[in-house]
This record gives sequence, C-alpha cells and structure tokens, in this order.
Amino acid sequence: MKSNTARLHAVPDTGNSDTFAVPEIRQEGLSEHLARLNGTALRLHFHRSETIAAAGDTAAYVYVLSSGCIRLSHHVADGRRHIADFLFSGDIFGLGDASFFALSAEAVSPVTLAAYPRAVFDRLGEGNNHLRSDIFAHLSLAIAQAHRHLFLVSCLNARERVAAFLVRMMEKTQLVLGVRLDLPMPRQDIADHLGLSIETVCRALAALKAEAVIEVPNAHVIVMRDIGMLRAIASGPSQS
Amino acid sequence: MKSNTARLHAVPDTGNSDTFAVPEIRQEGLSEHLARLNGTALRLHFHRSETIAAAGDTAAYVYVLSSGCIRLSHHVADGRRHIADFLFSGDIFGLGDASFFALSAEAVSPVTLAAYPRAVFDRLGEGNNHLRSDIFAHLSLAIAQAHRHLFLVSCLNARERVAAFLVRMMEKTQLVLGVRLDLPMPRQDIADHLGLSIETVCRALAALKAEAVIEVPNAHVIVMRDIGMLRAIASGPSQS
DNA sequence: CGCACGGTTGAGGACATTCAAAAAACGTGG
DNA sequence: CCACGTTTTTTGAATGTCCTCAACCGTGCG
Repeated sequence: MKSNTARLHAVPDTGNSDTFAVPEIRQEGLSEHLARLNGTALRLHFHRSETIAAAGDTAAYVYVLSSGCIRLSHHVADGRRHIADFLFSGDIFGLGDASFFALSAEAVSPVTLAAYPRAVFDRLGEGNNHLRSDIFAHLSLAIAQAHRHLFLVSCLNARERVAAFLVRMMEKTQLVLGVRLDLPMPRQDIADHLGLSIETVCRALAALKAEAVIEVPNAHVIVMRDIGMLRAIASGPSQS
Repeated sequence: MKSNTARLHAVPDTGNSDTFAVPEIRQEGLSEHLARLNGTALRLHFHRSETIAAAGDTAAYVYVLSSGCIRLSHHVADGRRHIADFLFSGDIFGLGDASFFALSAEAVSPVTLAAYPRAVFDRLGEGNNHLRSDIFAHLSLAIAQAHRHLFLVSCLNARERVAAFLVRMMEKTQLVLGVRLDLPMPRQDIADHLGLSIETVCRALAALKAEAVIEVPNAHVIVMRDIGMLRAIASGPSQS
C-alpha cells in the first residue's frame, strides 16, 4: 500500500523531521476553564473494557480523562472495527459531538475521568472568548491529527506504521526523552488502530527489535533503543 | 480545513444504512454569514493544477469555492502525497487553520472562489453566536468525515474503497438521484485519495463495470447502473 | 497443576503493487 | 480538420506485502 504519486525519490531526508508535523501542544487553556466547572463535574471511573460512551449515545457530557487510557472506536456489525485514537490523562472526549457521539469510548485500562454536563459547558462558553478559542483550537488539532493518521494509514507500510505509532505514543504520554514506553492496550487494539492484522503488528515489532531499534521486555513495555532511527522509519520509506 | 460543508440530502438511502453515517447536511448558515462579507471578499480564479494555497502558508483567508473542484493534499519530499478531500461548489477551505494552512489546496478543474480575509471573518464571529455555532458545526463535521475516511482506508479493500468514493462523490456533487457522475479529477488523484495505486483504481472500476454496477463511457464520467448495489459494496464485506 | 488468554511465529494464499506496454484521450500546429 | 506528440488510462504478468489459518509459547489464575 503505498500508492502515491510519484515514485521518484531524491531526498536525502536527514531522517528526522516529521514530514507531517502536527503541533502536539498540551491544551492548558481548556483544562483551566474546565477546572472552573468542578462543582458540576461528575467524577467517574471504569475498569478495563468497559464502555464509557457508545457511538450514537446522546452527547450529554464532555469527558476529561484524569488517569488511565481509553480508545475511541467505531464498530460495524460484522465485527470489524477501527480505533480512531487513544486518549490519556488530560485528553478530552466529546467536544466535537454536538448531539450524539460519533465514536465509542472504551476503557483500555482502569480509568478515572471527569464528566462535565454539556449544557453547563456551553453556557460558560457563551460569555468567554478565550474558552471558545480554546475549543476552536482543540477541534482544529483533532482535524490535523486525523489527517496525519490518514496519511499514515494511506502511505506507510506495516513497519513504518508501527514505528509511527510508537513515536506518537511516546509523545502522547509525555515520555519525550524517556526510553521506557508503556503500552496499556492489547495488540489487537494497535492493529485496529493502524489498519493491520494483529500478526502483522507482532512481526513489525519483531523486525524493529531485530534491527535493535527497540527492545520488548514484555508485551506492554517498549524500550526505545534508537529513537532517531525510529523517527526516521516512522516518516516513511526514505532510506529504509 | 478540509472538508467542508457538505451537502445535503437526506437521501433515501435505499440500499442499506451506511455503516458509518456522517450527517451530510448542508450548512446553510455559514454561506449566509459569508455572503454578508461580500464587500471584503476577493474573487479569484485558477486553472487546472494551480496551487491556491500551499501547506505552511499563512492562513490569511478563508476560501469558499463557487465553481470547479479543488483537492486538499499533503505532499512529502519524496513525491508521495495524500489527498485528504475534494471540494466542490459551496465548500469551504481554511476555516480550521488558525495561523498556517495544514494542507495544500490545488485546482483540479478551473476554479472560481471567494477569499474572505480571516481577520474580518474572525471579527464578525465575535459578536455572533449563530455564526460561531456554524463554524463549530463545520469543524465537527470535518472531524467526522476524516474519521469516516479513516475507516474506509483502514478497513475496506480496493473495490469497496472505489465504490465508497463514487457514492461520496455522488453525494458531494448533489447528484443524489442522477445516474451520471462527473469526476473532474484524474485517476492518480483518486488513487492518492484512497491509498491505492492508480492501476488498482482502474482495475476496481473495471470490476464494478464487469458486475454491471456502473458504466464508464469515458474516463471522467461514471454512469450509475445499480446504486443500491454500489452502496452495499461501499459499506464493506457484509453481503457482497 | 492445568486451563485460558494474549502474544508470537510459521506456512501458504490472497490481494495490491510494480513494471511494462498498449490503447485512448488531449492539445498543438500545420 | 487532420497528423503528431504527449499525457492519461487501461490491461497484462510477475512480484511482494500483508492476511489467514494454525500451532506454539508464556503468563496469570482458579
């Protein structure tokens, strides 16, 4: 699956710069605003595999994850599913869903989160330009990330997708300089996120391990051995 | 950014429910609001293959397409590219790009469009709740569509992707009940949109033709022979 | 201890890509 | 209007990647 136009190749591609940079900025703003709503927030939690909200449900709340990991997925009748994204502490779910949730949110690991009634949330926004622009920024970022992932799935091969996934998980979990990455989700979830089969995910990890780019002490921990190389692989078939 | 406003049509949807329904509602609101800005709008036009805005450019304007077709694409150095979406008359580009465009916009066919200075646009929004909620809806829709496309690229095979593409183009170009679909973009663009090679797109079209689902009188015209079947194919390996 | 479950690895096959070439469409200039 | 060169589209054959099916391994738990 590569596709693409042109198969020319020239590009030294130093092997670094993300070719599809999406600013991965923490959205401080929104969190602050939400803190002000604490009085009306519900504190909830869920254990592994529980459904927090199902696609099609009335979007009565906006959720902010305080701990754990959740997946945003789309299920179809015949068992196939696609996982749009994984959310971690500080991430927000439901902001873009005006009336009904477009995706299901399910707990990957034990989760605690705050649920803000949408009505209250909206009311607050009406008098607050700053909050609104934060929401705007949040939605824009969500679009940019969806497009980045679209590029990943459309243009990268299995090994590159897995590498890109690891890089992204590193960023999302703030483990920018660390070497030890915790992957709370099972392989099947990674597969459904990347548009691969579970076996292919395993094989891609094995390949990266064989190249000494990563180590896999156990199934849920990845040790980054060569982050530069990992990023290079993640950005496409430049030199691989 | 992408995406757009989209098109109405509640569509009888004969065939079966789209497994990933995205409300394809026309955003009347935005167009009306924009009309009020006519005084400040620039009227531009471009011919085939011209770049209207490049990724990374300062997002000084919000564009509304009045005629023609443009593609929103992401290019990488080695020649690969991904086309996030195609825009038609009435669609909006640049709304989600606060400072810089995340995607390039290029004319697929001769294009005329209106460019609204972002500053003016933003100022209008500050005093207008209705406009703001239209923008919000626009961004939400863009996210939903990106997710739908993500599902398509992650879970469907070549024939299904091409079928889904045809269905979507039918909807976008308001040709809900018609049978004659005009495809202004070259095969390579379709391939880069669907994450396939150009040859595979051709073969998928040939397969649909062989099944008597479509006819292809010439490369840029598709005649729908069995829309119900097309929708069934587009929604995945359920009963095909 | 034995079972269940998630993960890993192997073999074979399906599907999409690549390379190659022919056919059709397009534009230009005579 | 036609001839010509260029570009786009289509088809064919071979290759490669990823998927499917299946067995195996390791860990955790009753």
